[in-house]
Amino acid sequence: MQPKNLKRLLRALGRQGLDVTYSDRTYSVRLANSLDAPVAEVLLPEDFPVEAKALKQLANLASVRHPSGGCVCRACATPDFHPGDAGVAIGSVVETVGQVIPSAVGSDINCGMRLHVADLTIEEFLTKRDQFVERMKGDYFFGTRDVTMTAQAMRALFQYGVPGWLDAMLDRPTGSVVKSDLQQLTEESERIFLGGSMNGNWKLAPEELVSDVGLVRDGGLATIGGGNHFVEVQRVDKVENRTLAHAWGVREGQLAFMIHSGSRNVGKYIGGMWRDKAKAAWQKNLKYPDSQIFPLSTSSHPELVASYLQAEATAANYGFVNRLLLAELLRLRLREVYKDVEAPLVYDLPHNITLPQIEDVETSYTMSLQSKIQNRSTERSRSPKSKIDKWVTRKGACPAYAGQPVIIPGSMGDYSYLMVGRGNPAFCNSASHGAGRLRSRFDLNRRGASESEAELGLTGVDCITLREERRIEEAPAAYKPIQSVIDVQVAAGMVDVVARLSPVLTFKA
DNA sequence: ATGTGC
Repeated sequence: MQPKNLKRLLRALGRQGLDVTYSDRTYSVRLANSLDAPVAEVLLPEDFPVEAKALKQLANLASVRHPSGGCVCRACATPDFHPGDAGVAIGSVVETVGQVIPSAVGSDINCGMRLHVADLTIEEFLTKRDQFVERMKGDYFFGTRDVTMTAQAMRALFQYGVPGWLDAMLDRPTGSVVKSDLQQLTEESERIFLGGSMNGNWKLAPEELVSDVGLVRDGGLATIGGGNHFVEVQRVDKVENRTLAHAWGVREGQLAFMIHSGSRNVGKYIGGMWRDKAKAAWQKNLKYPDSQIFPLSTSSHPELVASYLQAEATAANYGFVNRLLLAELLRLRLREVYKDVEAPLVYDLPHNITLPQIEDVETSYTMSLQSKIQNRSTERSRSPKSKIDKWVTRKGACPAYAGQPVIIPGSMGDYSYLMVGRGNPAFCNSASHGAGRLRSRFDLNRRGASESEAELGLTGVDCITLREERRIEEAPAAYKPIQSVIDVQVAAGMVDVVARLSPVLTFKA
């Protein structure tokens, strides 16, 4: 099925020097009259046409070229692709050489997913559901959470992410974390992508990167955030790959907790600041690109690129700890209400982040990817000649390297999936970060209120929120059915299913 | 994405 406006769109892209062909659910974008490989591939689920605006945004992104050198070597879009409001579509992945593009990550730096399982049946859970929900509402909505910490811990959090923050906490535990098993948290950091740390060769202090937003006035730590962010209680509904599920500690019938959140105001601050800085760094005598997407060049402005990557890392580190604390609060309340229930981490991974490009994809899901990147960073700092200057930037797309766990949520009325990456380089070793929006929030707000619960897909959905409009905006009818998005990615060799999870109740801020 | 805004 092709979109109605495809011809018009192709003409518009043709005027920009781009050819688009459509075959087997994939749109291939090429430079006109060129025999080069496509600059962008877009994979779409069956029966869902591409949005012209999103395709235009991807073509723009794939064409970003810093005049001082720098290019895009590959771009693609995952099947939850939809237009973004900063000129970059959600579901875009871009591989660059000689340049990094701050707005290709955007403001929601290290937005990502986290999954825990717990040895508790749904029946046991439901017996004390109300008591549990009241405690979580306190923590997530009414500010009863206690995440106070020393200035030293806060600094370590920004600079070194989970491991550095844990060291500071082991030194002097504060707040809710006092009741946590810090040793368990340390061991679990191996199940976080990159070990929960984007530490590089720090040249700037956190104060210079996050200003007083994070260091002094931050009140966002351990909060869910708005939009599509959530914390959901689920049930492991069906295991498809017994070997991997067993290795990852996942069994049918277990209760599960899925978290979707990011770096809150810290990412917003840093993302916005660097979108502006990249624009300000554009050569004064040159016209702005029509796309308004501004890259930073590693050859002409290496110090600016380094500062940006450090700033992004600072927000990313905050995002890792934010998800950890959201989970830790849940784990604490679970122990209080249900006694001695363990809820181990399955995996935590970002879907909005810039990473050095990894050539081979033999990465297991544990620390090997982290050590590869760190080894590269060490090489880089030791020998300027072997400088890595190839980057992959994902905005609303998961890394899906071979053997690595991937978490793909559906709407609050649909299944979510624990997957394993297969490392498909044609799709930049990536996978979708969700089902993808089908109807805008505006549309849902305007018309949704007049639609029935059944029409909105809300029948049987247990959504815990203080805002009725959020329940409508995020209703299952706002999203594509997850199955089609999963199927097309399995068929394309990007991921395989490990387990299917069904929703029990969803917290939405 | 953002204690939002058509």
